[in-house]
Amino acid sequence: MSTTLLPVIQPDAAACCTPLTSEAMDAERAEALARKLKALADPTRLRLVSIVAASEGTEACVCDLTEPVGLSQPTVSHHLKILMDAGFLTRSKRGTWAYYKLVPGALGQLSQLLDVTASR
Amino acid sequence: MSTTLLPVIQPDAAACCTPLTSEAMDAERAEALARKLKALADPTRLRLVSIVAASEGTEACVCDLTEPVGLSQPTVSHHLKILMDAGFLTRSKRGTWAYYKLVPGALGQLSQLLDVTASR
DNA sequence: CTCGAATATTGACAAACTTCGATGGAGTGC
DNA sequence: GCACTCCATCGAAGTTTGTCAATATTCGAG
Repeated sequence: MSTTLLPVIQPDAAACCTPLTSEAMDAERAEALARKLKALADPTRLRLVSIVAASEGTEACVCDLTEPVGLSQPTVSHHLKILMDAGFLTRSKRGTWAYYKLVPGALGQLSQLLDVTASR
Repeated sequence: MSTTLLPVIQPDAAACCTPLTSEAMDAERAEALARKLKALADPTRLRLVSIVAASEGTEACVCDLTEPVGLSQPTVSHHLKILMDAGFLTRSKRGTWAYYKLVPGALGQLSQLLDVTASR
């Protein structure tokens, strides 16, 4: 992994404020965190995650998810893929059915990242 | 405020899985949470919040923010407005300069909401 | 009052996103 | 094999988003 060095900010822009001592979050980390947040930043996907989380074993099949959110099956499938790619859900097929399960620490980790950002 | 009642889901969709006992998160709450997440779900806005958080007094003026993110001034101003509308930042003008300050509990509250969702 | 500097707003455009209908693939049961 | 069910993928339409150049606004200096 190559470390991206951000150029130190020259204090030539007048002395209107206190200069930043260091870059708070580099572009790489911001990009990664934004990807995860973007996956959750949709009402439908939030409800999908929530329903899965509330289901027995934090697991639910697509047939249980299509109706509550009131969208077409391809759309729900699309959202589930986004949540899977972002690392919030995993899929396991059993027979004809596809079960989506919550990844144990995924939400908690994201929550922690936000707190770390807050406390800096 | 009118409370939106969600129709109870009829269990007529075959018995392929365990039925959901209750709706995990109603559409209204999902919408509100998604709005906040969407405001943060952008690398530029994450860096802006992060820089403000790392600044003295968790406060910074626009002239300090434009250069680090490498975008035009109008674009930065636009992002700051989004973060303000979402409740993460507040603006106070002092002279010609505009200072953006972190709203104390905003990030922590969002972080907690995610954890609540996770533990349900 | 006029000039210059710091921000906000507007208008425009390309890219990305959400959604659907149609289609395809895999598994089950007759 | 054939039909049927569940789900994923494809292609397309409409909307939203991120970005900039140009312009407007507000404030301090002279």
